[in-house]
Amino acid sequence: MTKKQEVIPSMIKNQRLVQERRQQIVEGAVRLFIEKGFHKTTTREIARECGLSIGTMYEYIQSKEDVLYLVCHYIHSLLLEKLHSISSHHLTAKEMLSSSLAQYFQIMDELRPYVVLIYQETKSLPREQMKLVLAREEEITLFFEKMLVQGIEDGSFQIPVSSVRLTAHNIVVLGQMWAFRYWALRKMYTLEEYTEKQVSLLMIEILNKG
Amino acid sequence: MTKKQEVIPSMIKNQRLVQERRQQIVEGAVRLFIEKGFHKTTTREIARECGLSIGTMYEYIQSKEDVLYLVCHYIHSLLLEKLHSISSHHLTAKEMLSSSLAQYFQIMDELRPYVVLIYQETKSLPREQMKLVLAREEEITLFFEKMLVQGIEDGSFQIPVSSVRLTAHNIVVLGQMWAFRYWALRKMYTLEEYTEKQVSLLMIEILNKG
DNA sequence: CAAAAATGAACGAACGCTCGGTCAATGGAA
DNA sequence: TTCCATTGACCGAGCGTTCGTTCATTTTTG
Repeated sequence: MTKKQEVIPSMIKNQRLVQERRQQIVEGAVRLFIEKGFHKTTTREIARECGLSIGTMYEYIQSKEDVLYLVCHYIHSLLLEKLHSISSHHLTAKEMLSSSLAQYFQIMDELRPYVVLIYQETKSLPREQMKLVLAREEEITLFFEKMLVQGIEDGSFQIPVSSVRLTAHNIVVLGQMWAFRYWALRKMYTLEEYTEKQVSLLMIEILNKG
Repeated sequence: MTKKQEVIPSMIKNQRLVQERRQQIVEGAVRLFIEKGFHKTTTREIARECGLSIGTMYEYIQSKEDVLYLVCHYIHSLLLEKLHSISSHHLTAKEMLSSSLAQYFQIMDELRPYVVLIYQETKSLPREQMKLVLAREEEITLFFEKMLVQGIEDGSFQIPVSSVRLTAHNIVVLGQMWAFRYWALRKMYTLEEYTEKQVSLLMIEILNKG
């Protein structure tokens, strides 16, 4: 698993403490960012929320944007962790995929505010940190890509290889869509209805040639 | 067409002037917002960019957020205008739909930075103005919904009525995806390749039952 | 000239970040 | 054991700056 948060230097020597306090900072910050967005949250508020003084907080980061990076990293960790713990000891590749999709949609529902946050605030990161975050976003696509390739290799799926990556992107986006278009979709479907319809559409896409 | 921008009061009496100057403001602001985002753009920069003094600009708006609302409104106008001018004097409903989809994807490509801007900054609007913007976003979905319903009524499409709205959302999102995941998709496909693949997938979704 | 529009200096609040300093814990010398 | 020098985490008042916004004044218009 990726662990690039050491990119950010700290004034504090004790590494265990750095880990601990940064966790505090992230957990406080993520609440505030979800509630009022990155730019409308002040450093003082973050410090208060995570129980540190403003001075202490700055011993563990270099800038406010570092906090945003830590938050994005944290969200992707949550997401990738949940994704990789998707249970997949089913029989057929087809069953495995459709079950994975349903579980993925469930995760998107649980992490709805986090997904929206990533979508809206990644662009506020400095170039270099933004690249790191987008790279982790690609890991999600890769997860489904691998699953599709496996199904193609054992003959279960019929998608042409040239469409695998796009199909993976489609899966990822249709899941995230439940988060970032929730304001409209909630009026029409429950998560279960949404999942059922989208999964069956995706299965057609995957089984019916591409 | 919707024309709710009169929601924002102005100090200036001459309505023609209000229209004109607000157009100036929007065109300057949209450039800056795309380049550096709403929060990192200052009111002074907007005023300079659109050729007004800061004082004059404030005669035509009440707050910086008003500018964001005007910008969102402007982008949706552009978008809806282009959408409704999609040529549709084809023969079959099927041909009409696939051609419309291709033209829609083309529009998403042209307006790529605008689409991303709307996605990322709508949340910075005050509640009331946000609702107005989201309502206009739904108009886009409605456009495709109507087209689908028409195809169902004349027997060309087989989607169940309960899936029409979702399919419309899927169309809209797969188009917007070309904008907000361009950083990844550009590495794999040209617009033409992307269009061809997504349109054929959507046509399967629409013709093959749902 | 009266009314409307344009101006930009000025304002006060709030921002991100710093830095001189406190203090409990540690450990070597006496 | 006592003493004191050293360390490193913690603190928050305050710095310099910048922000969105206002309004007394000037300029333009009809």
